[in-house]
Amino acid sequence: MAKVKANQGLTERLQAALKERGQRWTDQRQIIVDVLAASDGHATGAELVERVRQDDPSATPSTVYRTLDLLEELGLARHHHGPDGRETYHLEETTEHGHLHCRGCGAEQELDAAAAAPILKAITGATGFSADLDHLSLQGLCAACRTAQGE
Amino acid sequence: MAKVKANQGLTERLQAALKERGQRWTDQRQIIVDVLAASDGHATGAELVERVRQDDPSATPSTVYRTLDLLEELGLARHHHGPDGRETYHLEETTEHGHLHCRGCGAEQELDAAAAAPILKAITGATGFSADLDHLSLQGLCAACRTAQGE
DNA sequence: GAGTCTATCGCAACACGTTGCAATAAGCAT
DNA sequence: ATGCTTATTGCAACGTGTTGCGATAGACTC
Repeated sequence: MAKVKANQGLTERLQAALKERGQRWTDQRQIIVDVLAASDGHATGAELVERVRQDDPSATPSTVYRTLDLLEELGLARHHHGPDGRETYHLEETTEHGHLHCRGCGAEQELDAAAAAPILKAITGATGFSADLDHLSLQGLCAACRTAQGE
Repeated sequence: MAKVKANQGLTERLQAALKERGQRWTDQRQIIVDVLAASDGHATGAELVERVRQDDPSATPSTVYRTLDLLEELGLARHHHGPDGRETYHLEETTEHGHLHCRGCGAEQELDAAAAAPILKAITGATGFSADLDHLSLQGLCAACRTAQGE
C-alpha cells in the first residue's frame, strides 16, 4: 500500500472499496477526492465545500460532509479539530501526524511520528491509553514564546 | 435563584476583578457563575445556556457565551473541545486536567496533573513546546479496549 | 435622586456542520 | 435499451456558536 501517487490509484482503490460495500461511484465523489488531493496539507470543511462548489456549483454542503465521512470510514481521509473546534481534513496518504498550536504567536507545527513516539509512549505509560496521533492536537507555548515571556 | 450559594468567595473575587477592569457585575453574570459552579465537572455550551435560561428565561445564548469568554479571560473558567469539536466548560477551581476519549467504548477519563507530568515532559523534550494540560484532549484506545481488540 | 458615560444586553443575522425526507440516478438484471 | 432496487443527492430545517448594532441599564459624580 505504501505510497499512492496521483489520484489514479486512489480513485481505483476507492471504486473497488465502494463496490465491495454495495455503494456507488459518482461524479461528486470524484471531485471531492480530487479537491482533497489537491489541497495538500490541511483544509477546513468550509474550504473544501467552497472548492468543490467551484468545480460543481450544484454540490451542497451536506453532500460534501457526507462524502468526507465516507472517505474516513474507508480509511482514505482523516480529520481532526483545530484549537477553535473547527474541522480540518487531510488525505490518509499524508503521513500520520499530530498538531501543535502556540497560543503565544499562533504558529502551528506538525508533529511527525518519530517526534511523537516518546510522547505516545509516555501516554501509554501514564494511562494505559494508546493515543491516536492523528487526533493529537496540543495547545501551549512554543520554545520561542516561552523564552520571550520568560516563563 | 435562591439555591446555590456555595461560592461567595468566587463572586467576591469576580466582582473585584471586574471593578479593577472597569467592567460590571450583573444578575446574568451571577447566574452564569452559579450555574457553572453547580454543574460540577463539565458542561457543554448548549447545556449551560439551557440551565441559565431556566433561572432567567430572558437570557440569550450570545450573553452566555460572551460571559463564558469573559470568565476565561479572568482565569475563572476554562474550556476545551471534545472529540466532536463541541465546547466544554468547567470552573478553574476544578484542578487543571486533561481528557482521554476512548474510541472503542466511548469512555472518558480525566487526566490529573500528576499522571500527566511525564507526558508534558515528553512533549517539551520532543518539541520544545510547553503544552497546556487543560487543552490536552486525546483520543485513542483505553487499555481494556486494546486487550479486547487484541491490538 | 438626577445626570452622564459606556459596558452589557437582546436581537437578528451569519458561519459551520448535521439530519430527515422526497426525488434522482447508479448499478444490475432482463 | 428497459425496468428495478436502493444509494445518493438536494433541499430545508435544525443545533451550536459568533458577531454587529441599537437599546438598556450599571456605576459613578454631583
